[in-house]
Amino acid sequence: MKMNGPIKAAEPRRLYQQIADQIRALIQGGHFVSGARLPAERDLAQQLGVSRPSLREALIALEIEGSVEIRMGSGIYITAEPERRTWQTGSMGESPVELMEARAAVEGSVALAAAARISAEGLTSLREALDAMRSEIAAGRKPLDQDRLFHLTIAGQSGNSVLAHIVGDLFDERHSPLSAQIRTRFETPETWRNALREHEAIYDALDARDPLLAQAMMHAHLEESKRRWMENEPR
Amino acid sequence: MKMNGPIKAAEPRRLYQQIADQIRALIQGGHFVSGARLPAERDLAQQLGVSRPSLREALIALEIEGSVEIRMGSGIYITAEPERRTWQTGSMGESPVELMEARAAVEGSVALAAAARISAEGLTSLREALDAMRSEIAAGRKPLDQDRLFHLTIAGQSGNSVLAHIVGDLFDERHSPLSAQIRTRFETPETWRNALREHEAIYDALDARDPLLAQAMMHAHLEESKRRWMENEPR
DNA sequence: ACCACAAATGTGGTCTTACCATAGCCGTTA
DNA sequence: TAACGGCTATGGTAAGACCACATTTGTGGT
Repeated sequence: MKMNGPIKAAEPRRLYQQIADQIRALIQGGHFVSGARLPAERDLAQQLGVSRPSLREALIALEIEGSVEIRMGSGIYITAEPERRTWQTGSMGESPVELMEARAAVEGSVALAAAARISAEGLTSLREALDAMRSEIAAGRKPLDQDRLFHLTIAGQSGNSVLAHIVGDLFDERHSPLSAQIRTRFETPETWRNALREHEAIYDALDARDPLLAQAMMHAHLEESKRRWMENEPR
Repeated sequence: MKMNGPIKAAEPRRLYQQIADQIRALIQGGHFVSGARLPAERDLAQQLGVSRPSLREALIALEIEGSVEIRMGSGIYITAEPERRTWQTGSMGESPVELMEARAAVEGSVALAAAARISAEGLTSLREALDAMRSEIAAGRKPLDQDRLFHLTIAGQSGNSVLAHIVGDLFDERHSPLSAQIRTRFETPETWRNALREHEAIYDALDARDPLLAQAMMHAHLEESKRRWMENEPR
């Protein structure tokens, strides 16, 4: 295995950072697969043309970020798989059906948690979102923002910001190609009126602070959304 | 300025981690105020009773987490915002407790779905992950990859790739500072053995194709993980 | 007295060398 | 075949040296 030459000392970056960058590039370039063992420190330092303490400093950084695991007496092992960002690329290749089923699962849990702890302000905000949604429908417009606000408000009331972020991610522009398709399917005033009714049912369950009912209503709403989408899906 | 005595070498943690912990404690204890300059490396190493290279490794860690800024020829300075280093995770800068509660909610749903449709190959893969995890524990190693494989295999069996991606994201390196901290807490063989037992219970429920039991077991596992983490959290 | 420049000193950065602790491999023996 | 022990390889830590950069101090000129 032939390594690149010595690291240039003329660059302003700390040497350990440069070494870590180089090792990262080797990992991501497929030079080491997950679970593989790197050469011994002495060998790797020589191959990279640096001293062993400098290499060790770089390995500290890589260990902290989780790319490698260092085992005394054994060696340095690659722990990370490079590609975990497919989530963001919209290249999930999944169908809207899967997205909506995922939303049903996640937002069901969110509604359950929210019903147990929703504040008066939360209920007020939901009420307002519902009223605004009704106005938009009556005016012949698509209440996209109000729909979003309704769902994200519930997520915000779950008491778990990780879940709230997930709901937001599932809903928002990051999945634009997919969510755009979904939104296109809700073109008729009737489907929007149905969705509004389902929102009302969710609101009532939250108002009643009934977690299981809220979960069921949210789940039903998203399952209905899925069904509406499938009925409108072209062949 | 009188420092504590030498770092005990008998503890299993890496020396750099111990030194970093000690310096962190000094910072958090108000020994150094924001913007203050630490003693020179040579002096600080002597005061802490360690070698300078070991101290430098610790300073790398502290620099990466943002606690200190190292200026060549000048010194090491406490950064202006001490509380940046707590649980900064970028888009999900929430506490580990929230992350684990979110995982309980999501992975509970995932286990429920997986139990209804898991294939023979899926069960075989889970069996293998469990066996590999047991081997790692018996060998005194941290079965990080096997733990991950177990969870992601279940997610893959849910029949919903959106959910699978969510689980992967919640687990993986994108949340590296957070998940690295969480992983650090699972250092003892006993906690790993407990986790393995909980995995077995999940596997049994999946094998029995009992969705509600699988959900409950997964939920319990992640709640236990949370509890273990909270018990290990430093004060 | 003030300013500019040079020298001295202090600091972190990197390297070399040495020794210690742990892990793994291989050969031998029961 | 399995267990044990010895040897080798590996990472962990330390000491010392030298280099590059930054800061402080001293000196000379105006």
